[in-house]
Amino acid sequence: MPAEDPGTKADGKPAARDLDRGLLPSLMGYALRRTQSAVFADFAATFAAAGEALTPGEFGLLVLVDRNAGLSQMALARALGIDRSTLVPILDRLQGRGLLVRRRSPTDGRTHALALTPVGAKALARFAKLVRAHEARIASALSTAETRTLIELLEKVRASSL
Amino acid sequence: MPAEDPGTKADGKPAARDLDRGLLPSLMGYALRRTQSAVFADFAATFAAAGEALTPGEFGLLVLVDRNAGLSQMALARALGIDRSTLVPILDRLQGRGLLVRRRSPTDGRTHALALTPVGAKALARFAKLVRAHEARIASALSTAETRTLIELLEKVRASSL
DNA sequence: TATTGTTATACTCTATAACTATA
DNA sequence: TATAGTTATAGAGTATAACAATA
Repeated sequence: MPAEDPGTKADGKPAARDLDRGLLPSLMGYALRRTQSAVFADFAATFAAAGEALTPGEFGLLVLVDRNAGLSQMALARALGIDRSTLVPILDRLQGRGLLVRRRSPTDGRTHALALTPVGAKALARFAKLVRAHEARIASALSTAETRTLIELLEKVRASSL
Repeated sequence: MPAEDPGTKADGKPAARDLDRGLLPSLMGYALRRTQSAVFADFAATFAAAGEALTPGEFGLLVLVDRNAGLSQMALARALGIDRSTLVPILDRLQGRGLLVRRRSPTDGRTHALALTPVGAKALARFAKLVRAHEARIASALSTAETRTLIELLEKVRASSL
């Protein structure tokens, strides 16, 4: 994902003055989108620099499967807030990379019991280290208290928007 | 986009206990993504309820064009942080809806001067009202001071992630 | 040569609808 | 009947590469 324009460029030209953003800077939704985009970019850069490839969504999925081994695709889709059909190609890819497996549930023939492979578990440990480094970087401009406050306020907004 | 699972459901069943999310709740990136998703859903619902169709990105684009009439597609793409080729189909759609026009720049034959149509300007006024209602709703769980703090912290994070 | 806008192409995320196997 | 997973399909957002027009 793209970084935002850094404003005035350092070349010789008239340097295309910053655009007028009107009311946008006062909108929480706008701040949320722009910050999310920058954070996503840092996440991608962190993983690319380490020679790994993973999206934030894939990381969240792997953590969920790791901590809830045996869960069904429906349960996972619900936890992720996506449709069950959306989940299929995502699992295909992760399974294709050897990170997780779909096993037949012994108790309900309709469902798959999801689990990380040993390779997936090892990879997740590496990924978690990278995520911690990424988190430290994006929070580097905030104090510990500010970081905690930010997460709390975000959660408050999310919880009230159900 | 989809609302997250509301946790324990209100039906009669065993009610599939909440999943273990491991370290995810302590991650700023995770909170950001989930909150953004909920806020996006509220934005969409607000517009749908009013019989309008617009995404947050389209709203931001229209505001930028409104406040910077005559700007080029390159300048707009840079301001939005997207590739110029990505912008083309987005402008096609908005132009197809009669909200904006591409005019030939008189000074530089390579560029298009973008501007809202009268219809687009009127629509933007309606949209802005809806956005204000949406913003009030998503901030309803926060005090005025908290809302200001949230936006400030988000901006701090974004500005440091350039 | 360099820049702007466009097209062609390719992924990914997202959804709805319909199919299948199972319950 | 109802549920789980899959497939088919479609739309939006994102990108890179190549091309035409213009500078």
